[in-house]
This record gives sequence, C-alpha cells and structure tokens, in this order.
Amino acid sequence: MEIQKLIDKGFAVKTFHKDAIVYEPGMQPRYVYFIKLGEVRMVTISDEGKEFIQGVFKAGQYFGEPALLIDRPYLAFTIINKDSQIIQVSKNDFFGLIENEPGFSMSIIKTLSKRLFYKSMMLEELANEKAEHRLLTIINYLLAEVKVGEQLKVTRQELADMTGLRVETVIRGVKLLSSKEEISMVRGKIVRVK
Amino acid sequence: MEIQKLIDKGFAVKTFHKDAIVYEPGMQPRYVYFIKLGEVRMVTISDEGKEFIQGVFKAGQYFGEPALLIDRPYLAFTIINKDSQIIQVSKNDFFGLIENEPGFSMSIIKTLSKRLFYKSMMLEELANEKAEHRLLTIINYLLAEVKVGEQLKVTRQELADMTGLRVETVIRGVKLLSSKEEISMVRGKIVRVK
DNA sequence: TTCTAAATATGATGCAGATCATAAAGTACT
DNA sequence: AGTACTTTATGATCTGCATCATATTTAGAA
Repeated sequence: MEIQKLIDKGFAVKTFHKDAIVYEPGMQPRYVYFIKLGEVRMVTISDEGKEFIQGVFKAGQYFGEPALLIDRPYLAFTIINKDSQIIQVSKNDFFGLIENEPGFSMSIIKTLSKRLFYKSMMLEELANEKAEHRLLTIINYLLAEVKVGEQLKVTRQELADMTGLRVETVIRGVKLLSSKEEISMVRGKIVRVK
Repeated sequence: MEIQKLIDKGFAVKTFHKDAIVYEPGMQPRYVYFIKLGEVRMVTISDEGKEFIQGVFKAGQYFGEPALLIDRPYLAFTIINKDSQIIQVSKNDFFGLIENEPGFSMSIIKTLSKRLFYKSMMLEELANEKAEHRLLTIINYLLAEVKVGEQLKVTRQELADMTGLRVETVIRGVKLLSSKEEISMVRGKIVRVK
C-alpha cells in the first residue's frame, strides 16, 4: 500500500510535531497510522520512567494495527521523533483496504512477520544474553540497514533503550566491542565496514 | 482455517512423538505446520543451554509461518511437548490458502497481531521490570486462559523459561506473591479465583 | 507399596550491571 | 567565539538475581 494511493483516495494528511504523542497505553485503538513523512518511536515506559523502544517507524511505514485488529487497548506510547505527516485510517476503512486492495493483506502479513522476527530475536537476547552479546546483536541488526561505509545514527542512549541496558553500560560495552574489533568505529561512530 | 478442512483437501497428517524436533535454528523454512492434535513449544536456546520459551502451540493452531513468509532461516527450535499429529503445508499450498480461502488471511493477521502483543508485553517486562513484576505479569496472562477456580498447569521451570529467570528465583518469587496475596494458591498450585 | 525421577524448597556466595556522581567532549545556536 | 545543551566518558559503590549446593516433597511407574 503506497501512501500516495491513500492520498488519491481522499484520506487526509495530518501534521504532528516532534515529541507529540500519537497515542498512549490504555487508549482504545481507532486508527491505523500511515506515515507519509517523518519518524515515530513506539515505546513502553516503566513505572520508574525507563523507556524501552519497541519499534521505530519511518516514511512509507504504518503502525498501530495489531492493537486495532485484536481490539485491545494500546500497551505502548507512540511518540513523534521528527515532525511528521501522517494519515489516520479508521478501522472500517482499514478493513476495507484489506478486503479490496490486492496484495495489501499479504503485505501486512509480511510486515507483521518481520516485526515478530525482530521481537523474538530481542526476547532471546534479553532473556538469555549478557550486555556485550545483546549490544553486538542490535548493532549488527541496525548495521544491516545502512550501506557499507556508512555510520549508525543512533545514540548510546537509544541503544540502551533498545536493549534494556543503561547508557553507562552501553558506553562501556561499545568500547569493549570496539577494542575487540567486533565492531568498527570512526570518530566515535559505529560504521559498517562490510 | 479449521484443520478438518485441510484433511478434506487431502493434506496428509504426520505423527510426531514427544521430544521430537520439528525444526531447528538455521534451517530454511519449507512448511507451515497445522496442529491437529498435541502440543509443541517454540524455544530459543542460549550457548549455555538455557531455554527461552517463545511460544506454546496447541491443537487447532499453526506455527512456522513468519520465517517462511519472510523467507529467513528459523531462529528457534520447535519441539514436541506431547505426542502430536501435524499437517505440513508447503509454501505454495500455504500461499494458495491465503489467496483462496475466504477469511484465512484475516485470521493470520489477527493471529500474528496477538503474538506480537504478547512479545511486546514480554519485552517490556524483560527490559524494565524486576523478577516479581515479571512473574505476576505472565501468571496473570496465563490465568486469563483458564476458567475461574482452575489451576495453572505450568511448572516453576516453565515459568522461569518464559520470563528469563531461574527456577530458584521463580520459586522464591511465587512464594512472595502468594504471601502478599497477589496470587492465590491451592496445594502448591496457582489458581484463578476471579 | 515401593522405587525413581521430577519438582519444589532453602541457605550461602558471587558477580554483572544498575546506580550515583562528576567531568569532558561534541554539537547547535546566537 | 561564546553559551547552552546533549552526548560520551569514567570511577566507586550497591544490589538483585544467578549460581552452587543440598534437602525435601510430590508424582508417576513398576
């Protein structure tokens, strides 16, 4: 489902500014959100205020379907990372798209499968692996998405929030991985070399 | 998609015995597995041999689709918990079912959404919450699936393998939750009271 | 009923990573 | 170039849970 098609169909585009909250835990889902432009993060926040990044979504992607589809309140916050333009598709319209847009249901199935894969991987890491191993795993996962020679645009804090670790632990861990040459760094940034 | 329909269509039923491995990490997916009878567990195993239960599947459910759909090698083991009868549906046949069986693709979408929900919940727990909180969360999750008055049929070891904790920690934690009356126990078993 | 294995129990000790504190680099903006 | 803010850095201490060891209880099989 390309965003343009939705716009052609007459769906309205809504602007969200950085740090705006699209929805929060406990809210009853009403829409599926298609990102025309920008970036959001889906996070759960513990009682002590610690964030865990469940996912990051960018232009061309959509989010919020699972809760809507199984009709359960959200369990995460979704927060705008960068000013964004988002199309809110209502439940009925979304079901309509699934029924009528050829290939759309298959695309959703694949998208959900990918996310499930990521979460299974992270669960194994959080359940069984030590800080260093966890770090290496997400770093490699993230590196697979950038071109050879390019650097990762994530802060240590973000790595911490994706792995359930603390910044200090991530900083020490990244240094360790770098000294062991398990990752490559250029001017403090993690880069993909091959 | 009811199993009987698959049998009517001529798909063969295969018998697996307890402890048999249906597939293991690294294998290239070829089938989706529909359980006619029995029970399997999907687990990842760390280098040190510690199991993490990614999911448990019973009669009427299917498993193995995500890896097949996104065409990536499995990352978990799937192991037979109780002697089972399983229908292996090839990739092509599975795509055929999605295309032709009305409502099947929607059912897959909902199934995947549910699993995603569970994994998001567990990720938050493993990333941010302490043993006691984690335990209470899965216990309540599991209790929601049994009738009022009935007991949970899981061992402390299984709770440990679902939460990334150790048996000893689970044993101590369950006692603690029980003494705080956050869970109810009858003769050593956790029971649902309301 | 007896034997055996699995599950539960409980204390003692160790350690990875959290937490706390404080500082030095970067980076962006004026 | 200077100010303010974010990110990275680094040492010291604390702590929850793992780990190890060793019972005791329960359940299942013969």
